[in-house]
Amino acid sequence: MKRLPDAMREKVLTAAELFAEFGLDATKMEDIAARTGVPKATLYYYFEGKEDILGFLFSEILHELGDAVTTAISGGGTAAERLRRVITAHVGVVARYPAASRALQFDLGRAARIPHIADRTEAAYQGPVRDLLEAGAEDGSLRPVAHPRTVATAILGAVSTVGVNNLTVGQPRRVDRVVEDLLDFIMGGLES
Amino acid sequence: MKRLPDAMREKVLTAAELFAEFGLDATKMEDIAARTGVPKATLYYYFEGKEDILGFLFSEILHELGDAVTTAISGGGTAAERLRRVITAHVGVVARYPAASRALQFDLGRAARIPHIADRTEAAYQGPVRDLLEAGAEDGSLRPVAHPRTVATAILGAVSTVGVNNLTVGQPRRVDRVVEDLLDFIMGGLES
Amino acid sequence: MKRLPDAMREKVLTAAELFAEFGLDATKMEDIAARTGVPKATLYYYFEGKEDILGFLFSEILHELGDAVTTAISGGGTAAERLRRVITAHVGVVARYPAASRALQFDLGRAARIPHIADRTEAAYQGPVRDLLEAGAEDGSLRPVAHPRTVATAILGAVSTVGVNNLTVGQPRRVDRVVEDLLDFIMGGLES
Amino acid sequence: MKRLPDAMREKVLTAAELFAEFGLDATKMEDIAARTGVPKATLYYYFEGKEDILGFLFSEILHELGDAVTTAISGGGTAAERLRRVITAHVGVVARYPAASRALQFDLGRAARIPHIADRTEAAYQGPVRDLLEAGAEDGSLRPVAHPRTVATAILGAVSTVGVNNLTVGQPRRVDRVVEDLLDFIMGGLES
DNA sequence: CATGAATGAGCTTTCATTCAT
DNA sequence: CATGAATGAAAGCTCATTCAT
Repeated sequence: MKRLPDAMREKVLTAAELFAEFGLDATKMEDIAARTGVPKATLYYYFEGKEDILGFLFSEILHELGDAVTTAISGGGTAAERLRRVITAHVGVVARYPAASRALQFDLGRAARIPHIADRTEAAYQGPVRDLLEAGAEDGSLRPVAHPRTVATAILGAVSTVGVNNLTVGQPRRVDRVVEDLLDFIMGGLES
Repeated sequence: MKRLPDAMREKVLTAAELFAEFGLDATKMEDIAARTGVPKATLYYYFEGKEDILGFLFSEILHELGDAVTTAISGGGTAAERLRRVITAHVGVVARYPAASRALQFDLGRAARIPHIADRTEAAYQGPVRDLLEAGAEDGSLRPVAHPRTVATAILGAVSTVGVNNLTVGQPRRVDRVVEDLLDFIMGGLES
Repeated sequence: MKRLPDAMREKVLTAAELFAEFGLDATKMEDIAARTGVPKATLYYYFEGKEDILGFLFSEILHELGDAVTTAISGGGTAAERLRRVITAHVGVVARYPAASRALQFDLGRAARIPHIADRTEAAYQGPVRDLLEAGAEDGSLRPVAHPRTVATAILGAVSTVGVNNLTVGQPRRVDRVVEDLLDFIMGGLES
Repeated sequence: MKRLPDAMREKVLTAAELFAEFGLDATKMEDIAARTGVPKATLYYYFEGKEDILGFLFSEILHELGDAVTTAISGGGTAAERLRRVITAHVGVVARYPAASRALQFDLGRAARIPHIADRTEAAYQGPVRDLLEAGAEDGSLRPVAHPRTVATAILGAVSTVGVNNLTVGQPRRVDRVVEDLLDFIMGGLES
């Protein structure tokens, strides 16, 4: 893949809506060309093919997520405070990149099969959250959990699902309300 | 779709592994015929096409889930107790139908677009859970939440994601352990 | 490749003219479909692709050649007499299958690269002729040659080139005249 | 075609191996650029396209052949002696330009369709040989043949086929041995 | 009822070629 | 002069789907 000129990058990002609405397979190269305004052959000049374009999109959003998570964690405070910021940041990324987020959710299975993407999810999200859970057990700000990895997965599932369903489809809800609901649920649990 | 002979039903269920591994689009009718041992033309005799077969599979698993949820709820006890049973039952369904569950997760976007399937998810899962959350607020067994619908979505996301990741890929963990982790997280929350 | 119905076989044979005139690469599947009256997709149902169709054509003509050579050799007489009959038979095949012969000559390089075809040429022609040269040295009807393999190649080259150039392009000459010229040249040599 | 700088000429000659191995169509401009080290666009600056490059190669080798034939003929001696020298020279050209010779054989059909090339073959080889056959009949050094044109074609076919098969593929044989075999066959014939 | 045979309709991908710099 | 970047124009091939038997 040739180095992507900035103008091209912007245009291609535009394809996220297509993938979000139709999924990879139902999105034809023809459509991508039409939507982005980049001729089919030119897309092939810069990308290996459709899946490579989708991979690029996923890559971009995971990069954003990774940055947001890193920033959220590196700020000070207890593990609990940092976890709250991570969740808030995650929801923020979904809100800022609704199309790409929805595309990721749509082709979840595919995403998991692009090794490059699977690794990046782990590195950008699951790993840091798991570490945070362990840190919280130590600093006493979070209840210790039996399997931090599983709980990290649960958090990812809850936040992604809620984020995509509340912010990217139908009439989107206010981001702060969604964050509030999620923090309340995740931090406080349901039992009275 | 013609009334499906039992032998045929069993054979077709077998295709779940294909969908779980490759997704709908990458699974060719040819492959389904080869895997199930049912000739392509015969599949068309019983189903409308590929998507109809996938729909049948989703339908089956959602039927199971619906039954399990109904049973879990209709037994007595507080809303909290019933919610615990629902979550347990949900994980149980994933464990009993790993391939179909993974297929559902793989083609999440597609599933959401088959109206029939979306409705059934709502009826079989989201609706009942939301009701349970409200019942719990009333009987005092659960903390009241601002948006029961959102929280129901969060629960669905957490349980599905954890279920599929812990029970259907790689070396599966013990079901009871996974249930324990999820109940602890969902009911107790993370904050100490 | 499915077993080819006779009707299909006849139709496909028709494509030889296309290959003879344009060569493999300049002959589009579209053209073959148009010429033979067999839909593109049906051609793909029976053949692997263009090259497979060309291979089938080559295969057919080499089969003919093999039969003709075998018949020519198995009749009685001295090695010299049999060699004359082989050459006559070879020219006869070119005359009876002008298009396929020309196609073979056109895509000589390609033919040599289809292992299946290269083997068959050796078995059907070069081998038998080489044997004949050796037999002739023994029965005294032919002059002994230093390298029968090389001479067999020379004969193949001379007969094919003359055959194709005199019988399949422009105004074809009479077959018996061409045979006469070739026999005179090959058997008698040029030196006075 | 612009006047070709010498450096460029040398580099482009290098492409013969590509054509010899894959043929014109399977050889991409990209490959030629990679092999020769000349950027694609620069090739287009000097040549009309792929076929023009192949034509240049054929042209070069036919030029060599023409020179060799002319030299062989213009030396003194009987027609038979001169014919021997022509054949020897022809084999020599194949030995000196194995890649180009093989490329010519590979794309024989194509070569015949480039008028420029067909004409040159006639002028450089077939014509002179035909003349030689007639001269031999007159000076008594060669047996008179019914159709000198056909015999000239037979000689061309025999020498080219043997040359390419014995000198450019697999383990090449010694040139003098190949020449010897060919002269023995062509001049002496096979009949004892 | 079941199914082997046949095909219409596209879509991805490739490449030769152009042209602004 | 030389060339990196960009693209128009095909074409091979695949597959879901149909239907006669």
